[in-house]
Amino acid sequence: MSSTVTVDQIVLVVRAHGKRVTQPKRAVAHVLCDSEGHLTAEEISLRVDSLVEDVSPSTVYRILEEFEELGLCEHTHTGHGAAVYHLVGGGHAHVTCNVCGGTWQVPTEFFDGLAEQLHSSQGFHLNPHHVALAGICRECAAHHL
Amino acid sequence: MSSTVTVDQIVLVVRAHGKRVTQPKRAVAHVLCDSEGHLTAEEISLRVDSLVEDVSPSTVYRILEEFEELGLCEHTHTGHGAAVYHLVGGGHAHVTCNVCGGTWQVPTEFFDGLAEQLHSSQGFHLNPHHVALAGICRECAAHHL
DNA sequence: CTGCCTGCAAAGCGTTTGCAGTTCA
DNA sequence: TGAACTGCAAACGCTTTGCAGGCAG
Repeated sequence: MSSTVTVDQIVLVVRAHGKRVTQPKRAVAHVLCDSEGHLTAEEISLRVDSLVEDVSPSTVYRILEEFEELGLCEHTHTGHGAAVYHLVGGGHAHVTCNVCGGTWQVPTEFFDGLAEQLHSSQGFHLNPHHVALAGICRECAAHHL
Repeated sequence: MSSTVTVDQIVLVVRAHGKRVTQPKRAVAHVLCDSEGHLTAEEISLRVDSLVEDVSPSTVYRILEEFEELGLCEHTHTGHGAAVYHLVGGGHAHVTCNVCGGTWQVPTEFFDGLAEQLHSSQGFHLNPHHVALAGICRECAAHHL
């Protein structure tokens, strides 16, 4: 449970927007609320399958897309691999290791200086959540010595 | 001509590593040297086709991969779309607009503060060139008002 | 009962790979 | 000459889409 958002709150938002609340949607909401964030669609799909039978990956993608439109979750591209999904409001962005493929959270504040420079120099509005910056993590850097 | 690297220099490096210099490789080198950076593999392939007949996209990918191994060029992931390729040594990273899909260069120095924070807080070595940060560009932000 | 939502399968995009033939050194 | 390189086509991983049926409201 990495977020303060609950399944019930997600259900309310979905209904408030005139969308229907189904078993697959409940399951996806549950997985997102119970996770530590940054799960791929495939991982979400696997966990959903353990809650509800026969939920197809395409349905998971459609539900994640709906949740994004409702401002409930967002996805982050991590370079080579699949995108990761997480509930909004965590106050963190992501970095990915090019060697081991792991993903970590970093406080959004780390991006403040960069965002300010981008905005003042070229009028660019940074969204630090939408892509994960790449690099090499502590462990992989140590192994590479 | 956005870089100071020349086709001849690339040819020398390729030969120095015992690799062969072929027509397709010359053409890719030419396109990279003549471009302003951040071209997708498809765009490179199209421009190569205007220089040499019947060069397949897979060959372009293989040549770009070889150039990367030789430290001549690198690719940057831009979120949803295709990766962009450019010669190394430009001293700049990239940002992408989520609305129009455009890509811009930003000085690597903009990332210095963030890189320092990532390193001191979690030992992460940032490579600012490998992914393009996302956001909304000046024009699209204005249109969205 | 109506139309939003779903499962399935197929297609899509960007990229990689296997293989037989070609070409550079 | 022979290893490196190439074109073609097929496969790949991730994601989206078309369609016929199913279920929420």
